[in-house]
Amino acid sequence: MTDVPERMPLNRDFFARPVIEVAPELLGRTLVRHTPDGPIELRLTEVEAYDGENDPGSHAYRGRTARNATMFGPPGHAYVYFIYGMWFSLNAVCAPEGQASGVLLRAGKIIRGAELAAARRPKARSANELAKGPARLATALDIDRSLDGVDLCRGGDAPLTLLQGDPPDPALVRHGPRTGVGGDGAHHPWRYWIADDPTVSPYRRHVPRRRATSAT
DNA sequence: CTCTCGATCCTCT
DNA sequence: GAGGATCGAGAGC
Repeated sequence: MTDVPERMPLNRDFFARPVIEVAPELLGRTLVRHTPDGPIELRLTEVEAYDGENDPGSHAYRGRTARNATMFGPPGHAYVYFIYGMWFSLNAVCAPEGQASGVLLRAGKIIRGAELAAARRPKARSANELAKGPARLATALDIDRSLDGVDLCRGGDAPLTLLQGDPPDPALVRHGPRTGVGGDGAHHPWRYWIADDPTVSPYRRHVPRRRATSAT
């Protein structure tokens, strides 16, 4: 039977709400990735909210561009971007169409297809590190820009789907400042994670890059 | 066209 | 805890 509630995809209405409401409720959900070699599944343990054009930390802060166009589209779709010249990160688009907000899926526990994930992450020292961090998660699940815009609500054999999964006890949900976000966006406590979970990535403060001419 | 710097990871200390 | 890797988006001229 595939009608078990936890195996049902999340509805589009779930995503069509303010991102700050959606983000903590994504914890414990199951992300399913269908690769040519087989399925990989992950239980989300850490996410971050990015509140569109009002949020200095968001890619949408300076308006719509070719790169971030998916964020302005309908909710419940994947926004995948390339960063630091090496890695990809996966977001779930939220809020009604036209509002460019999203939730960065930062980390999770691989619950199926661990061999496939480990093959893609040969440098991971333990199972907990397979998807401990946004770029690690994307690497482990074979996610790249070809998946930008895919529907996360379709289910079935779709390349990427978010199922209802197994949300944690609300008392175990923690929140704090976002990782690697500086400037005016730094103080928002929009990073959410499951308390004491070994697959949650370590917090790192934003480090401004040194300027060529500044000396002290 | 040129320049800056980023929603990070890995290695070594 | 610090620094290098690596390339594309976006802004400025």
